[in-house]
Parts: sequence; C-alpha cells; structure tokens
Amino acid sequence: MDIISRTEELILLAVWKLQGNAYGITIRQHLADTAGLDYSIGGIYVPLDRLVRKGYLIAQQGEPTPERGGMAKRFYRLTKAGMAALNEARRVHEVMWSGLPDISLREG
Amino acid sequence: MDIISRTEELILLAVWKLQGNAYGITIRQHLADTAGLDYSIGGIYVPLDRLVRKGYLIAQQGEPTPERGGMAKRFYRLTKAGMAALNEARRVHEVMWSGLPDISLREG
DNA sequence: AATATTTTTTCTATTTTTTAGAAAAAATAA
DNA sequence: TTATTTTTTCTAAAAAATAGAAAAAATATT
Repeated sequence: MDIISRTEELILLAVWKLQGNAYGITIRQHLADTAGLDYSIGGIYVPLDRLVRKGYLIAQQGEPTPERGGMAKRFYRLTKAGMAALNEARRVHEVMWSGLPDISLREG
Repeated sequence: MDIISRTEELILLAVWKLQGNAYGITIRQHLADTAGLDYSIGGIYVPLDRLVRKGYLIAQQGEPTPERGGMAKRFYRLTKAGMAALNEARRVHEVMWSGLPDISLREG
C-alpha cells in the first residue's frame, strides 16, 4: 500500500471535522486553531486541488451568502477513497508507534 | 511550530525501534515488515542524510563484522531534537484525530 | 591469485509536494 | 463610484520523495 503525505492527511481531517463548512479559509483556520500550524494560502489550495484530482475529496460551489464580499466558496466533502486513505495513514501511525523500547538519546 | 514530514517521522521511529542496529538496510526492512511500506533505496538514504543535517539523528561508522561483504555500515541514533520532533508530530496527530464527528461520505 | 558474489552506501536525475504570496474575482459598505 | 472585505486562482521557487545504477568493501569460489 501507499500512504498520503502529512499535509494531505491534515487537510482531509480538517474537512472531516468541519463537516458542511469546509472551504479554503476555514480549513486553514482549523489547522491554525487546532494544531497550531500556520499554512500559507497556497499551502492549503494547492493540496486541496490535488486531493480532488485524486478522488479523496469532492468540491461543490457555494451559494452567495448575506455576508460581505468574497468569491463563491468551494465546499469540500470527504469521499470513501478519502476516508480509506485516512484509515491507512492511521494504521501506519499505530503500528509504527507501538512497541517502542526505552532508549537513551544522543547529544544535546 | 513546524512539523516533520511523514517519511521523516517513520524513519525516526524505525531508528528508535531498532536501537543499536539502525542502518539503511534494517531501517528499510523495518518499514516494509512493520508498516508494509516499500521504499526505494534512495527513499531511505536521502532523508537519512537530511535528518542528520537537521540534527535529529547522529551517524556513527560501524566496525567490520564477520559477515560477508558490504561497505561499512552507518549506524544512526536519535537525538533529543529528534525525539522532540517526534513528540510534536504525535501531538499534532492526536489533536487532529480527536473530536471527529460522524459523517456521511460522498461518491463511491 | 584472480574472479565472482554479497552487502551496503553513495550519488544524482526526475517527479512530486510544499511554500509563498500577489493578483483576480465577487460581493457589500461608504 | 470607490473602498473594503472575503475568497479563490495562479504561478514561481524551494524542498522532499522516488528510483535505481554505480561504487565500495568485504568474503567465497575456482
């Protein structure tokens, strides 16, 4: 099997968490608020496009809202393939983080 | 804060797990055996060099062994900075994977 | 002694992903 | 009208991942 990158995993998880309200800005905000990770604008939109191309997300154009300004939002939802990729990433994390021995660290 | 890539995380974990026996070949083997991930040769050595450069690992040349053949092994050990990077990766994983709502998936 | 075989690393080119942020688009407010 | 706000699009540059041939260093075989 293959595994998604960390950025891809975090963006998929943000989409999952945000449910019906996942779009570029809220995803970026969620990553900053929840994990303390500050992504640039491109750092969100570039992988989002790729995740759609790969079939892990689907995008849907939003309706105009009563709020001021802004291009139409693109809302994202997780697909089954996206969920499968997340499950695989978690599986790898779990096997690799289990059974670790006590160690002494070098330098520092 | 910043976060290491997934490949970097997995290689650091392999070094941790292998204790005194972590070198290119055994690290690659551990990733295949434990996680089912098949890395090419360069897929291990390129990040190993980078992790040393960044101070997350230290390398030490091995003594000749009674086994047949081979360039001198380069053994790796985790540093305090390497362990800190792993802890940060785990923290991000944990906060991002917690509190996820039930969702319905699209397409597929 | 010479050659073959094995184990391991080094090297490097290519592709993919990440990073960064200016510019464009689309809406309301002044 | 013009300014302001919110959001996406676009694209260039840097970093990381991927792939595997070649080199190095040892023992085994003839």
